[in-house]
Amino acid sequence: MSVRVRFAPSPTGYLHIGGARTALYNYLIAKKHGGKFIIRIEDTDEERSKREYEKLQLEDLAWLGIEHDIGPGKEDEFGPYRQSERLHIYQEYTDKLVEAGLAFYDFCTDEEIEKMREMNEKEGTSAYTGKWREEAHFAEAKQRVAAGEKTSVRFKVDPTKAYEIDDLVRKNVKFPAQMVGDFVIMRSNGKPTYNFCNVIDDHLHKISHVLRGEEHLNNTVRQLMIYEAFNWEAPKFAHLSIMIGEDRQKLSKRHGATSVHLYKEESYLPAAMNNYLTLLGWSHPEELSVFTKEELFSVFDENRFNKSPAMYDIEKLKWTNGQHIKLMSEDVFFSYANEAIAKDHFYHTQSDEWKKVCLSLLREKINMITEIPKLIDESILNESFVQTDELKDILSWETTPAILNHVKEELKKEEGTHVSAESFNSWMDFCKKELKIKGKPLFMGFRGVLTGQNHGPDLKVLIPLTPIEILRKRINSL
RNA sequence: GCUCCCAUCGUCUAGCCUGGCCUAGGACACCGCCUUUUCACGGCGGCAACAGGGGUUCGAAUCCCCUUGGGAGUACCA
Repeated sequence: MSVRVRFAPSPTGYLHIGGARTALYNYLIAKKHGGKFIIRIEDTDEERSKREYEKLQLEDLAWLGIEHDIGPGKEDEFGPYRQSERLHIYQEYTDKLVEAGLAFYDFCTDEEIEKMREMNEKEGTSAYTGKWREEAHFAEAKQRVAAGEKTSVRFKVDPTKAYEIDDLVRKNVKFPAQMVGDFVIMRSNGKPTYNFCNVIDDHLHKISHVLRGEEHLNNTVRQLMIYEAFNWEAPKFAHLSIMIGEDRQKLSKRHGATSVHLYKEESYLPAAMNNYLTLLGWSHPEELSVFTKEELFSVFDENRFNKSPAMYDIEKLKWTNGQHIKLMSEDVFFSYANEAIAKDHFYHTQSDEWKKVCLSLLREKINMITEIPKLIDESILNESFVQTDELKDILSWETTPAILNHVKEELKKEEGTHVSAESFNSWMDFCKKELKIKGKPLFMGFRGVLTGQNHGPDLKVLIPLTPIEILRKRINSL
């Protein structure tokens, strides 16, 4: 059987990082087995679904490089792949179920249903107790439907049955049928519900493996009932561990940045995002923690999913991002940085030569490209010193005043916009040879006097990058 | 409440299926040392976990049961 997997987002918001991981795993499974990765849009909730979100989610997926083989606009013979375009199909299958006596029209009022719900909550049950399930009322129901009355359709659950799946992640899982009552498969507005159309589509779209979040595990029993009713073979399931926040609750908006587009805006590397997300619920057979998704094509393995929830840790994501920054070629990094640094930043007023030197200086210090402008502001553009304890300490050394004086004099003599690397070296040479200052007092003295800090990028590169005016201002403020 | 799922360092995890190689390995974070005439990078090292209790077994992180804890679902959302 050929492998066909799908990612089935609801276009009700931006792409969530949990969704991105699910999509990635599906994509990877398809790549591993030479199968097809399908996108199906589940837009049956007409109030919340927006076409705009579909577009945005697809864009985010494209940014991650998770391209689908089949989906809306890329149809094959089993399409269409947008549920709103398949409504007639769901109606057809609903009718079949009703005909066969496996589903029934339900005319219960909202009040009656509410009462049922309350009862069930009290009793710890989930049974439908309305009268419409009974054969005796079917003729009446049929008449009312024929007369054009709107109604919902419920699936008739046989509470004596039990179902089980052989989940790729969780192995054998058993569900008693009583855990659910007769559930709605078709709403009174003519739209199908998730548990129904999802099954119809997975079957008709020839889906071989369903990889989805663990929050769907309990839904599986309802879906199994539908497969059984139609005598269809269910696909292979894999219920992936959920992603949780620091409070160990399912990751959601209140945990902060959970939308993929936010990471795109912050110039995270898609490769890093994929890398990190892959490791949240899956482990590399060689325990590698840095890799590209292409390197996973052959090595990805559906037997290495982890069952327990994974906490989303942005610090590790950042570290992963830093690893991928170090992996980039110089040219790619250069254009990436030019793209990511705000257009109005000082950086863009400098020569290409300056930019290249600056970038190679700062690259190894960062995990995020957005740290570059920040570092430039802090170490190149800051004009006055903050009298920190560290700075006071350096200034209190007996060797420092001599360095300060020498630098001050040299700075007066300098012409041009920047100090050349040669000049800077000669300053240091002078202090070393004539003033006999070396090692830490030498370097830290220069660093303190010229940058006001006790740490930062390599001085010999940093100082020639700093506009001479700024160096003068700094030194004069001392 | 009911149903289902989960349980190894603070975090991501390896090991579990197919008990012994586990004195429990790796990674992030943190700390220390080395290197660098400064800072960082890097290298080396340290801290730190099998939730608890019962079994089974010569032997249990690994298999079974219970307890506890956590999570998900319980919609005419998906």
